Formats: sequence, C-alpha cells, structure tokens
Amino acid sequence: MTGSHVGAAQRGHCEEADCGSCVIRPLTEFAHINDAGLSILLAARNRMVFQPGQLLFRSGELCRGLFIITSGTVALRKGDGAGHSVLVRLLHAGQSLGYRSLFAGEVYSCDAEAVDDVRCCVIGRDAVEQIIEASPETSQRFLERIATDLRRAEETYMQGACMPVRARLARLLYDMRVHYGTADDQGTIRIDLPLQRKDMASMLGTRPETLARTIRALAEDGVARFSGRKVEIEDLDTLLDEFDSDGAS
Amino acid sequence: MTGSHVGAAQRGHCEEADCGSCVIRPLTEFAHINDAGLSILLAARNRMVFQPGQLLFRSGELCRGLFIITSGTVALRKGDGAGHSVLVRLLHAGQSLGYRSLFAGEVYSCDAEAVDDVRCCVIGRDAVEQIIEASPETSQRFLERIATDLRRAEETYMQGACMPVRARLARLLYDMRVHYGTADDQGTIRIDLPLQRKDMASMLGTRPETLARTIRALAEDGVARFSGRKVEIEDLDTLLDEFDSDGAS
DNA sequence: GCGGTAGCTTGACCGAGGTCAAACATGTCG
DNA sequence: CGACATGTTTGACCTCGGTCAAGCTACCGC
Repeated sequence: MTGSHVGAAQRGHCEEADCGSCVIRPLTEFAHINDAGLSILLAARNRMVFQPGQLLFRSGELCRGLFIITSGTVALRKGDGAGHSVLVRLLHAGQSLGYRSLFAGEVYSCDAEAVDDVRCCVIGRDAVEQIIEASPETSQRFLERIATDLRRAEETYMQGACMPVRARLARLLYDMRVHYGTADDQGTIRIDLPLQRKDMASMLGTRPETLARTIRALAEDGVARFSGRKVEIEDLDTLLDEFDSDGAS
Repeated sequence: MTGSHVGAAQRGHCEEADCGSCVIRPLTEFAHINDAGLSILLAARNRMVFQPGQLLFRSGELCRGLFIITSGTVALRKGDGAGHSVLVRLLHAGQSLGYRSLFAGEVYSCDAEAVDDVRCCVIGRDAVEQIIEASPETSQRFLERIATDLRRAEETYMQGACMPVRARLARLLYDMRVHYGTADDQGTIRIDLPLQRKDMASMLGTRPETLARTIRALAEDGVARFSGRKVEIEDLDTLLDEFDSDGAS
C-alpha cells in the first residue's frame, strides 16, 4: 500500500494533460458536463500536492475555489474559539471540498488538512460559475451533494446527542471499513486506521483518554482487537449490535 | 391566538390569487424568477393550512414537493429509532422546507410539525424542476440556502460537543430574540418563547429537568428571568458573556 | 367551585465521560 | 545506538447531566 502512489496510481488520476480522460472526474460533480464545460474545466484546473499535515485552506479565509481530491485523504476540522477542535469528516479521492463556502458565499468554516499525501485539482470560483452556466445540470449534482451532506451532519449530531461513545466508535469503525478495511476469507475484517487516536477522538466528539478506555472495553468484550492503528474484527455482526440495539449488551 | 388568522393576517400572505403580488415570495428562493417560472409556480402552488401539532410531512415518506411557509412556525424533528427525539430547527414565514429530501432524492429525514397555526404553499417536485429549468439561477438560491444550513448544522454539532447546556441555552435565547423578542426603551428584552420546555430541551439536546435547573441557575445569576414561556433579559451583554467567554463566570 | 390532566420544577441519586497527572510506547534524529 | 519528542494508555478523581420519583402549578371541562 505504501508504494501505491507511484506507477499506475500516479498516472491514473488527472495527471494526464486532459480532464476528459481523467479517471477521477466521473466520480465528481463534473461527471456529466458537456464539452463547453469540459474545456473551461481543463483551462482552469490547477494541480496541487500537499504533504501530510499541510492545510489546503484554513477557516476564515476567503473561498478561492473548489478543490477536487485526486488521491489521498483530507480532514475537515472545525475549531471553536477555545482549544476545542472537532474533526467534521474525512474526504477521499473523487470528492470535492470548499463547495460549501463557495455556494454560501461565505469564508471557509473549517480547516482542510491533508491526512496523507494529497493530490488535488483546484478550480477557481469564476470557472466553477462558468461551468455551471455552460452545463446547468451541474448545480443539480452539487445540490444533491450538499443535501446529502446535510442529512449526514444532522445524523452525526443526533448520534452525538443520544448514543454513548462506545456505539459511536463502533459506527466509525463500520464506516472506516469501506475506505480502509479489507476482509479475508474467514470474514475477519482488518482496518488500517488513517488517523491517530486524538483525531479519532475528535471525530467522536470525545477525548483520547476516553477513546483508549472505550477501545479497551471493546477488546475485552471480544468485539475488536486494536494494535496501534490496526484493528481486527472477527465478526461484523457483533460490531453492528453495538449500535443497532442501542449498545444494550 | 385562535382568531389570529382572520382579517389582516389572512389577507397578507399569498392569499391573493397571484404569486406575483405575494408578500412572502420575495423572501424565498423564488424571489427573482422570471415570468415563465412565475406562471409555473402559480399554476402548481397548492395552499394548505395546519393546526398546531399537525405534521406537514413525516420522516420516511417520499418527498412530495417543496413547502413554503407563508405564516406560522414549523419545527423539524428527528427521532432516533429509540424514544429519543431532537428538535433540529425552527422555520418561519418565507422559509421553505422539504428541499433537502427533494434535492438529495431521498425520503424525508425529519418530521415537520406545525408549532402554531401554519399556512403554506406546496409546490410539487415536478413543478420545482420546471421552475429551475425555466429560471436556472433558482438553483443558486437553493445552493446558497442549503450551504448555509450545512454550516449551521455543523456549528450546532460543535456546540453540542463542547459547550455546556447553560451556554447553549444562552445562545438559543439569543437566537430566539430575533423572531420572538421585543426590546423596550430601557433595553430590556422580552421574549415570548414559542415552545414548551420539553421542546426547548430537545433543541438543546438535553432533558426538561436539566433545562429547568439551568433556567433557575440563569435566574439566580441575574442573567434572565423566566416565567412560563416569557423571558426577560435586562442586559444583552450578560447573556452574550455566557457563550462568548466560554461560560466562565 | 373541583377533579383531571398536562406541563413544569425539585430532590436524590448515579454514571458516562472529562480532567489531571503519571507511566509507557513509538517514533525520529543526531 | 541513546535522547528527546510525540503519541498512547492507565489510574484517580470529579462534575455535568441523565434518571426516577415526587410535588407543584396551570389550565380545562364540568
């Protein structure tokens, strides 16, 4: 996995001269734009690379445009005035970011931080407007996207309000399985967590200490075995029970 | 209260035959549609009235279309599988609802409940699509709207995660002041809360008992005086301090 | 008036999770 | 390799807020 961004992968995503043949674009809101839109996109897109920890943008800045991740993972972080900071969500290849501020006409409300090596294309806000004008169904895609984000945000809020940390952790693992997990033939799931404990904690709206304790509790109950950033889950159903049936053991 | 929707109030909002002269429309996402859009709107809109407690739609239903409130207040409620229910937000005249499901192409994720007597116009989803087609800048308005909602949802989430109930209550009062408050010449603010305690509590992500205690605490500290659904706030600054400076007294 | 029914408030208790501090691991760099 | 910094885990403690149960208070119909 460590070598995955040389060779095929590197060549795979938008590293070609042409957006038209980019393997990432079909995953984005620009999947179905017409030729007029495509040529605006091609002219405007600006490739960038970020090291782990670097910020794509920071809260309070004016929205320069739209970022489209072509490889890597980006974390959206929101800090309250005081020390507290919450990791709002993780974004992966094919997902765009910055659209919220772009469409609301507001400054960024989050920091966007590269979790690993991140490559992305940046499209200036004027260009985005032109593309939408040329290819109006693009707004539909963005409406869809934000509307889904909104539901998820509200669900996350609910979970924070009425589920214990343990159930939220179970759900987080369940979700991480998709992007960072593999299953062997016994059905054992192995997840390679992309985050350190304190970031996991801030995704769950809790502290590293509590997370550590919760992890131990899960381990003691045989739900999941943790070792550093690696997790092994023997049986997915036991994990599901953690949040389906309200954590009642 | 029972007689309030006869006479002036009834005549004021969209009770005319014509959407063009509707005093509410300029507040909505359809403020600037062209004549083509306007005539689709007029043909499609369907006026409805709801009593307090009635549901405009319920979670899980297919999205029939867009609701535009012309008078009254609507509460969006979200319940988890178990007994828990959270009041997500309040909506007022000029605001639309149902757009999240409409654009995401999902079923409703919340119950929408009339808080008081509510009048609204319903526009079928096909009509909304046609209006957007006729007047594409309408999508911009909706993008703006949802993007703002998303930021607010994320802020609410943060607050729940890292502010105590007391600070959240202070902020809620501060926000309610806009719609339900008046200020006299001494600067005393009087708010007439639209909700009963249990709904206030569910907006704050807490229980009525805790809310009652918090209310008492605020009263004892001279921040706000409560009496039933009436609140008096002598000095807005003391209220602001409650959440600006992290509730450190 | 008077009982009934919601809603609201209070008290007593308890538990999940936050905080502080210290030990332990895991790097990474000279 | 050892030294230092950074991340993780543990323990001890405490507080905020949830829960349960009991009074209050208001409003409503009779």
